[in-house]
Amino acid sequence: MYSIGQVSKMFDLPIPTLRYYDKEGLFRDLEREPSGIRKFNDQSIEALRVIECLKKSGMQIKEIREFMDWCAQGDATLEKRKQMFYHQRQQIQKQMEELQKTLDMVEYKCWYYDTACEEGTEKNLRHDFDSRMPDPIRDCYRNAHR
Amino acid sequence: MYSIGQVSKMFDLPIPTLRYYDKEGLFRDLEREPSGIRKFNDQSIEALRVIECLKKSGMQIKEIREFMDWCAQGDATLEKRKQMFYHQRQQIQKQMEELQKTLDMVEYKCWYYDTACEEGTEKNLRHDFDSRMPDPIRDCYRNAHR
DNA sequence: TATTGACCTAAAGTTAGGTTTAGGTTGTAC
DNA sequence: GTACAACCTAAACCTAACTTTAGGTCAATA
Repeated sequence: MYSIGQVSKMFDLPIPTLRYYDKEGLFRDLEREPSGIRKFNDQSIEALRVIECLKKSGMQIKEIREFMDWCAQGDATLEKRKQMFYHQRQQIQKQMEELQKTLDMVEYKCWYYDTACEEGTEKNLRHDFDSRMPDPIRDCYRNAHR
Repeated sequence: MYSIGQVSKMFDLPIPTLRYYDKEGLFRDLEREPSGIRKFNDQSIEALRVIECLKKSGMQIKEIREFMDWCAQGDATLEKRKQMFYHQRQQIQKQMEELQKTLDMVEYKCWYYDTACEEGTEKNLRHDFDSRMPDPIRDCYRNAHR
């Protein structure tokens, strides 16, 4: 059993954020002491791990609540939950591809400014193409523009 | 020269968004017709490409404006701009590592629900460890928890 | 000449995900 | 018995990045 302060330190999340998650219905099983103080158990901790994971994968709070509702409904929703994680996996893979394209573009800009700094001016450089551009950078640049 | 409507279609961005970017000072060189209508040239188009790239890499509008200011100041700011792209490259690499950890966690959950769906119940599974868990998945799970 | 479509502005509204504030309770330490 | 830390609530506030609204200009077309 953990207090909200302990959980806050464990996950490096502000206490009001944990209370906000609770208010949004993200902890289905959270118990309280008679005085009203929250008691986080191992299930709540696992829930929080999943919450952080789903948030990082781009899900909204209300979607995460829906998932938590499914969990509370037991084995009948197993297939739904599986499909959700398959879908999230695909979403993350898409994000990684997008991020790779962005990185390609940034690599190109690093090359551009490397060259410009060496020359002391960008007057002799173009933003779209330069014959001195190394092949991999050129490919990246094309790639980043779809 | 392109009208705001043409640029909107080229980049698949709503017209009000382009006007908003303009108001925020992201197009330093944007010309206008005497009647006040915006004329986007090739420089504005390249600026928009950079804006999209920097946004995707996690930069805020006001930071992008600052970069655009540097561009307008000419060769004196080349080194600054180079450093900025180096920094953005590092940021993106960090994001990709984070995303990989998230993907690892999601892979683990996919395995978890695959197994649970096969058995028809999650009663015999734990959220933290299962002896049937394949090694790579177990490594991923550990990894995703730092 | 009237209508249409593409543009313009300023200002108000929206959304998600928190964060802050103000005021109150509880349980232990001196 | 009082001071303190750690908890509680409801409600107001905040921020970024748009989006919507309301009202207006302008040039070409029917």
